[in-house]
Amino acid sequence: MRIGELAAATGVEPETIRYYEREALLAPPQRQANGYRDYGKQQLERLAFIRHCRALDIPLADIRQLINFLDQPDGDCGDIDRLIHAQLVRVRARLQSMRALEQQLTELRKRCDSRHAMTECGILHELVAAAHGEACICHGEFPITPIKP
Amino acid sequence: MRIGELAAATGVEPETIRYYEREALLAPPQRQANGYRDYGKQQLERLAFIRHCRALDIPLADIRQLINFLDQPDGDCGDIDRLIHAQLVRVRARLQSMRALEQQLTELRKRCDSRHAMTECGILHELVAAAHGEACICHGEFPITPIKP
DNA sequence: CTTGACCCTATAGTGACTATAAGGTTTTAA
DNA sequence: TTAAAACCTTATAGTCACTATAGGGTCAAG
Repeated sequence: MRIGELAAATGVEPETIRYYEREALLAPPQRQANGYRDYGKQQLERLAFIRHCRALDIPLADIRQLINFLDQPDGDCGDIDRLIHAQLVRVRARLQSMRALEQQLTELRKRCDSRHAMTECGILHELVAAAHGEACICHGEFPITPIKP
Repeated sequence: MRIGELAAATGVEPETIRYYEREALLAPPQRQANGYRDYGKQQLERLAFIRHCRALDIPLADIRQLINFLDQPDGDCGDIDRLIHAQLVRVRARLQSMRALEQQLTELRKRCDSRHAMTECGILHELVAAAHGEACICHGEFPITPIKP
């Protein structure tokens, strides 16, 4: 299987496949006589595994870990659980802040329900008010807060 | 006001302030005799405005736009509304996929409620099953799907 | 007079790709 | 048969919004 076929089979761009190889998530494949990469079914499954993990937003470094776990089948399963749990914690934190964000933007948008001149735009007004240190619909009494990672 | 004071006043790191200047979100400030940046109240408010927008996860390019709008007060307010709306659409899309993600990870974690050997770990099992193209708790019948941006 | 806290610029690193340049090979169509 | 297109190769740079580092200059306190 050439890289393009693998790409078509998995929905992963050839560039990305080569990137995974550079990042040591995929082993360097065999080469055809002309130097083209030659993949087998095993490689396809590994790539599918990676993509499945990525669909769960698991970072590449963690996927590398999971692959290591796969290769040593007598290890402790607790490591895997911890890894997935950590991911869940990350996702929940992000979810929290996204929910707040949606609220804030929805509120903000209500401030400008029809066309005004810029100077009378409720949205811009709110944004500027916040910049003056006033309480705002978005962030209450303390408008300027450090952004969480 | 020196850059450190501005940083303390806004909770933005000096590095980040200099970065905003390079990115033309903040005008180059006056300089003291020794070459140190010298900020006034206006600059502080502009920085607060930027941070407030960033707290709403608005990209720097869009903030540049908003600043342009601020500087021409006779423009059309509809542009602002469109910009905020676009941001809301982005946030909602991301929120959707984060919700799904939480579900999937929660389900996945249920597969391994106690300590097993690696080979019997339900989590790893599910992940590998998906890689084989089987239906999975995470993604149903079509486990490998392109990731949305 | 030296230590430490600031400030300056320029450059590189982060994560997970994505795009480009500059070339080689293979397949397809005229 | 030949020429174009569609593929492959490597290496390098760009994306976003910072963050960190290197290598220096300035300034007040002890």
